[in-house]
Amino acid sequence: MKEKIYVHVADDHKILIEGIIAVINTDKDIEIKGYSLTGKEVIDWFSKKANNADVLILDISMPILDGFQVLKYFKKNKIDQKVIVLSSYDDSRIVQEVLSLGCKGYISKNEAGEHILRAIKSVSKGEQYFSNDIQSILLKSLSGEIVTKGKIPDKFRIDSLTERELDVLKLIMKEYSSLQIAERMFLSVYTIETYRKSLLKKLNVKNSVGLAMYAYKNKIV
Amino acid sequence: MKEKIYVHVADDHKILIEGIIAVINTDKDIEIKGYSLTGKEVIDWFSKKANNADVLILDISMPILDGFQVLKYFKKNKIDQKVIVLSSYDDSRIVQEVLSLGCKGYISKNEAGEHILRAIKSVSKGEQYFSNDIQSILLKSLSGEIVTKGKIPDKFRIDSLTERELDVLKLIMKEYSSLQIAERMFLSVYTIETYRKSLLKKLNVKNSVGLAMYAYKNKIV
DNA sequence: AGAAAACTCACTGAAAACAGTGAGGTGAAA
DNA sequence: TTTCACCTCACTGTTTTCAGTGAGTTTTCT
Repeated sequence: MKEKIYVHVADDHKILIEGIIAVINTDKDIEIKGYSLTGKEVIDWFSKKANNADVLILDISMPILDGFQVLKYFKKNKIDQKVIVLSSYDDSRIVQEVLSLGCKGYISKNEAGEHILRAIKSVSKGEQYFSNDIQSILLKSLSGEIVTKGKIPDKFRIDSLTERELDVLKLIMKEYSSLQIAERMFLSVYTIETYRKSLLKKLNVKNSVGLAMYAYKNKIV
Repeated sequence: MKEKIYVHVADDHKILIEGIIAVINTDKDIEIKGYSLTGKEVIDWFSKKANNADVLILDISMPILDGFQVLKYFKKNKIDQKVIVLSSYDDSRIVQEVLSLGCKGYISKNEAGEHILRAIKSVSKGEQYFSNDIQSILLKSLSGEIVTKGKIPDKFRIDSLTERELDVLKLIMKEYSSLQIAERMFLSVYTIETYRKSLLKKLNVKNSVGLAMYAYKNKIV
């Protein structure tokens, strides 16, 4: 027989917490162990080794200590906590950031509550879970990296952009200027400008707004 | 015997909507009539005179049209709709703004769900309702300066984009230069540049790539 | 009627983007 | 081994964007 899965919820909006609790209560296998309104509370809660939850549902934007800092704390103190991040930001940069910090699932607040249940069950079994929106964002950006490594590219290959062009495009999306990109990539500004021109040409757009639209549509970001 | 109170909920986070529905379902006197994910949907919904809700629960920050604009629409078109604003920002300026736009209740998302039930009942009877936090903020602000509880994120714009700014933004998205936009709108290039600057400032982005990202995320395109 | 917000235009100067051209070096594939 | 795509850098010149400041007009709200 299955054991119950115990969950802790952290979000600065009580109403949202109540909503999640309501959703979770519809499932007999999952039970709420507690909740926190700030990142600090979360850390306090998980520092006491006693009766911790299996899964932590964590909002990114919280007062006092935000979700990032909570994850960093876990990592630093080698606390192996299964975490599902709940965020209103469907930004692949954020997804990748929390992933690198050891988070095992990511759900957008825009999605329905049932995703939470599925996510909790997957993550508690040691699997990962990402809602559909997030998955497609991740896949596309991953395929970019596969291309980067020179493996099995063709069908995943985004048009005919080269590795370096993609690198530059990603930094352009971060609102960096050519100079800033050059510094970051340890290249000459001339080189960056060359890539810019080549991007404009290959993607057949007029300016960086066009680049941004393309990148966004193709979830390169 | 009491009649049922019908409620419409508008928020861009589905999970939060589900939470509110769950809370409301615990009360036999109140019933959900529908929900919206953007301000535009709200206006569409309330423009059809058929079966409207008694009370609208309205989130301030929504894509496409935010809560302010919805309230302005009601005011302009003399739609006498009872509205409870649901906001994460406990800023007296915002409270006063929505009050002046005819909103009858204000609840912070930081507060528990029971406040919603009380608010709905009060407002449906024609009374006003403000949660404790908000009341104290209002009182203090009457006796002095601006009160901000917690951080007021600069990402949140009291000054939503004006019509002209939106027009310009849309043309920027078509990869037009300022000169081309000026010709198209029969305005001076200087004017367009002014709007560009104001867009950058209001949206807190560095360059037109940032504008493009914003426009795309908010489906302005 | 008066205040506030929105709309419009102007000028300057600096920074950045865009356009065109050329060219040396590398590594992989034909 | 030669070709070819990719990566890198350079220079010139033009166009566009961004930043700061100011100011007149119209519309809207109080």
